[in-house]
Amino acid sequence: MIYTKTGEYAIRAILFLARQPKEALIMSSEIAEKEDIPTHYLAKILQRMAKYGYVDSFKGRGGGFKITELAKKSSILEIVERVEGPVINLKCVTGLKECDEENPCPLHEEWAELRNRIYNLISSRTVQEVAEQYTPTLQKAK
Amino acid sequence: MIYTKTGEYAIRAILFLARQPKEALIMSSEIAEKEDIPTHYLAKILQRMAKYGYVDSFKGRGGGFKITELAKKSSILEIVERVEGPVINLKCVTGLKECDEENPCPLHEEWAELRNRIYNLISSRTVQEVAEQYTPTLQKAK
DNA sequence: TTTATAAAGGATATAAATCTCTTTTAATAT
DNA sequence: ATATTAAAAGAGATTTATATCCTTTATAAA
Repeated sequence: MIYTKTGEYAIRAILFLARQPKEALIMSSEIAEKEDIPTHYLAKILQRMAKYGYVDSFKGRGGGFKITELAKKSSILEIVERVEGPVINLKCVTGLKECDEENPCPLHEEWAELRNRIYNLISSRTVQEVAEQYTPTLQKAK
Repeated sequence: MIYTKTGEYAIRAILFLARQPKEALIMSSEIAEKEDIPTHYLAKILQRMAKYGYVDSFKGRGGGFKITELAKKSSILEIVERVEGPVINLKCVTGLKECDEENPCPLHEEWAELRNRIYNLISSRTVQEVAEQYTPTLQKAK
């Protein structure tokens, strides 16, 4: 995985919520169980995502979380970066500090291309698109 | 960067040593200074790399480190994995636990391809090859 | 007014990164 | 020979960040 567990959990949770029926409220404990994420840690992540406007939270009996329109039209990259900070920095795979566009190390060009493709992969589709494309696959699985 | 600082420092140090004149002994403090790595931390990493046979160490006055033949013909990936454990795990960018070859998530195929290319990039060339190709670039820079 | 839920804030655990101090070793100067 | 010096080796203390857990409070519904 290219991001930390925090980012991974955030994405798992948001994609889970994106697959639920519209307007349904889901308890954090349910997400934790179904997606196999530590309960209390997930609660914190959801709390933060609520602040960022990616989920709406409802307290009290019958409460829970649902995904917002903002999150649906955000990319995976956007959400992960919001939750955990920059994903993959710009440094080259050799890590050489002298290495840049001016004085590229032997791996620089190809790495730059791959990095761009990774960025593109996780930023060119919305959460909703990913969730919608994935749902049929999951249904076949059962 | 796709690995931790430990792995990055290890590669920077080994590539630095690979660019030195044959048989020259370099002090860890010199590597630390030139490559901008915390002195004592680097010392530890070099210590471990000596155990793995990637560098030869010489104690006492006039001592220092030099790269071994083993390291010269190893890939960046091999050295990093030895020093810090597996690089990039197999999990998909969505992190979904249901996602696999059987039930690929929408990003699965492309991610698998990119992951393979990254592996290839850092495993198909030896440290010596990388160092040799880079030396002329660095000389032009001065 | 009881109960189920999220919010909030800490407390603890774990791991990575960094620094400190002592010991061992080898070369050099006396 | 012996003392001094310069280096790595090794043990471990500290710091920082991440991950995890726990306890209390606020809120809404029954």
